Amino acid sequence: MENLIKIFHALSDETRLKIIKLLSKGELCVCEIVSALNMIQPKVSFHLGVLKEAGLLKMKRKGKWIIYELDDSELFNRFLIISVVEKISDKDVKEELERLKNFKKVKPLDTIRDRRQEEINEGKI
Amino acid sequence: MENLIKIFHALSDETRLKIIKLLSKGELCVCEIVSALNMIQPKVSFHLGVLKEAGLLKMKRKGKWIIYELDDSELFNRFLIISVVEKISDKDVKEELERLKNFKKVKPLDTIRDRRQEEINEGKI
DNA sequence: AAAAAGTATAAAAAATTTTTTATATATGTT
DNA sequence: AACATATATAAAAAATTTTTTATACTTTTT
Repeated sequence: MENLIKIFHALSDETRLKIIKLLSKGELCVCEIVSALNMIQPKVSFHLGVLKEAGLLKMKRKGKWIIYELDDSELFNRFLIISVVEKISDKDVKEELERLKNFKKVKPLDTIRDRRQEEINEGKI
Repeated sequence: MENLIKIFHALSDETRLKIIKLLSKGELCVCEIVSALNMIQPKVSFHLGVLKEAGLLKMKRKGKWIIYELDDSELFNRFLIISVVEKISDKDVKEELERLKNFKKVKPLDTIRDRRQEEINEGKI
């Protein structure tokens, strides 16, 4: 019951729903989410933490980045994630997607990232 | 999106989940819910209001009582209600069910209620 | 080895939600 | 008509959550 409340609570916030919608298009590092949402980093980290605690996200380290992605391994959470993604239109995150697109262009992680280290670190944390 | 948040928020509270679980066994008037939860009436009314606003409950007047029941006419809400009811065990509302049972025995609405008026008022409010 | 970049976390401040207390309203009872 | 019962609602108080600000920790870059 406590867990159920935690999940619903995690989903009862606009910022967090937007994060889920953004992550439905693929994994993102914190700085990309920060940029997309146009919010300060500790605020985004806070919301990522809430979603993580609810079991809706998982994270991994890649070099100096920490990458978040949706965790739909639990059937119920999976259903909720699918519902959220379906119910939130791209229009609702139009600006976020634009900022994200631009950020990825201006600052593509791939070009900066040391690919060898990446493989080594993959799966850690 | 706002609506979605409202629904999840309504579900992110122990008292409200208990109310849903109780109502899954059948409609109840406010005083019965108050008794089952062992809470003061304005508090219960507040939570009923939150659930109502989210579209998870409907109400009708019967004489001097106001009866609440689950509203599963919306498919998504229906799924959520079913999930909640399934995920919350009877154990989680053991005491509530006992108090409710006793209240219904001590104070059965049926014996007090004017059945003719009841029919007339049905559906109003 | 310093400096920089990315992220988490703690503490304080701000905002929101919940709870309580008091009161109003509607219906039924005497 | 006065009183009692059932419920809603407004206002104040209390509690919780979110946001901000400051700082610490990792990893990478120079």
